[in-house]
Amino acid sequence: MDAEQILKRHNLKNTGCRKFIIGELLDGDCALSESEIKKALPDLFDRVTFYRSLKTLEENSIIHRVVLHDSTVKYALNREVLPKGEHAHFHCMECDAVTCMETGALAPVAIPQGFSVDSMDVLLEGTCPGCKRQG
Amino acid sequence: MDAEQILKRHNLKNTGCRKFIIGELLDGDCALSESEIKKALPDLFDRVTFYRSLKTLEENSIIHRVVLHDSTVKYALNREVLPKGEHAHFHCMECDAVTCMETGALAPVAIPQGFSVDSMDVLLEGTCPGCKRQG
DNA sequence: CTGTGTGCAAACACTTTGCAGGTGT
DNA sequence: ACACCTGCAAAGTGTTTGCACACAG
Repeated sequence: MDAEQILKRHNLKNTGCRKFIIGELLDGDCALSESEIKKALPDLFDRVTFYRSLKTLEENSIIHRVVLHDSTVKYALNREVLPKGEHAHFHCMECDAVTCMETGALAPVAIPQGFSVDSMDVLLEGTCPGCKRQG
Repeated sequence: MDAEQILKRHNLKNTGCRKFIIGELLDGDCALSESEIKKALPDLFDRVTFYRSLKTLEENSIIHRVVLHDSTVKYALNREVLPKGEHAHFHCMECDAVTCMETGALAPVAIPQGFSVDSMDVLLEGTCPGCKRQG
């Protein structure tokens, strides 16, 4: 599945900026920030276009936002449709990479009575395998 | 335990802005944003002083940041010292209130091999008891 | 008295909005 | 051809920095 196919499947126009964003996310196979996505081609598209494209892709459930503890935002492809609350993010504090984890085994939190929970997000922080090996 | 005692215990000067922030958080018993804290007395302290005070309180582990999905930041008192990863936040989508939950029963996520996890944050979204009652 | 907290001005980063012109279908 | 995407300019919001003065200890 490449960028053009993904866009076509969602009835979105196949424009340069969108293709580029999806392409970078497909390559990187982890969540990237706006500046990380642009790193490859810093001046190809302006920031405004980027933001609007990211918004469109998010609204069409092609990507999703990941907000880290320092408030920075990264974007990741929705590889497949996951049920709500079955999705965790791992943030490596060494290399800053963010990876999506399918956590089917994620046990439910003990919710105090009276609260009804619609979604649950889990953010893990630590060291990823690559960084552990190096040091 | 009131604001002055808390500050004294951390060897911090007992200044107006700090006392005010801690006081509001003690009253509110849930996480508040900078603007929510200031709501009571909008013009008493300027924003810069607020940010610096919040930073100081955070550095001294008197409060902690909660980052929501829309990237807004709220602050909550550290009621007691909790072990890492045993702390969840509940964000009510009706009234926007954020409450801290002690979740001793929080089961560990199934972590893929090779990742070492230092901390785990859980953000729940849904409806709080108060809003559920109102319909 | 001394160090640090405060207020103001200004800078900075991130994101959104409006509009004119260009592009995909 | 038409809708919609893009680029630019500008504004809005949240946060940080520098500096002079005020205040807590």
